[in-house]
Amino acid sequence: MDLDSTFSALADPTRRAILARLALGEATVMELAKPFDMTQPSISRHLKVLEGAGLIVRRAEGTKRPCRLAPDGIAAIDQWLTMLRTVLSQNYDRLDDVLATMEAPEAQKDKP
Amino acid sequence: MDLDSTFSALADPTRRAILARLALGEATVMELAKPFDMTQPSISRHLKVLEGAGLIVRRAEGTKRPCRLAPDGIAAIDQWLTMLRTVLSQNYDRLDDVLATMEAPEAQKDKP
DNA sequence: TCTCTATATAGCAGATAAGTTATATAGAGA
DNA sequence: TCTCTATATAACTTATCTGCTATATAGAGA
Repeated sequence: MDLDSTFSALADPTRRAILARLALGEATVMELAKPFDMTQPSISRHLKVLEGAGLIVRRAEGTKRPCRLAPDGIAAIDQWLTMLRTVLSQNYDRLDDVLATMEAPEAQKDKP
Repeated sequence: MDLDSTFSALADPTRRAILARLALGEATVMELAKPFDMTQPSISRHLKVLEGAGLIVRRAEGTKRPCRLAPDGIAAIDQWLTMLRTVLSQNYDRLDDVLATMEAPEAQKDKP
């Protein structure tokens, strides 16, 4: 539910790749570490970050710690984005007003 | 298009608040700075980050620099999330298999 | 031109992040 | 029990972030 840590966790390409990998199914730490050309402790910490952000969950299976995605984390971001998207689309309704206000001719990129 | 900077930009509560504020319509730097109990230079830098992430655009109007949201930035995140969500939902289809694999009794939270 | 307002930039301090190596823990199996 | 494998933790380095203050720039208006 903490958007700070959630977005922050997603800001790292390695962590996004880990999530993408986990989207294909459960994986252990070693399995996750393999494709990343990075030491195991580094991956372990990335996983800790992802877990802290509520994006993955871990279980214990003997000496292994398989990880999988936690759908709730995705839902949290989704919710915030939906909020922003909603207000944005409401804005589109008054886009004409906005454009009317934009009379300054310079520094305009997308004026048709 | 750079997910690193986009997610990173969203990881800060002040910046998310700025975006929420901008969702209501254009605002100048001073207008944005006002509610945040933060100095103007700090806000300026936050805006620079948001602009760099492609989340806002700015124009010049005299001495003012009104900002507004850049829908494309939102779209980029949306796209990535949709990808993840899609694979996730595909995963749900084989949820039974996954649950069958999860035989270790400890550290299970969500087993019904 | 002088001055005021709006914004940007520079430079600094403290906090946080990401990677590394070395080491600890803990379960499996001989 | 001894050892191997899987993972976690600690300590350290380097880089980046965030806030601040002080200062520069640039347009508006008298």
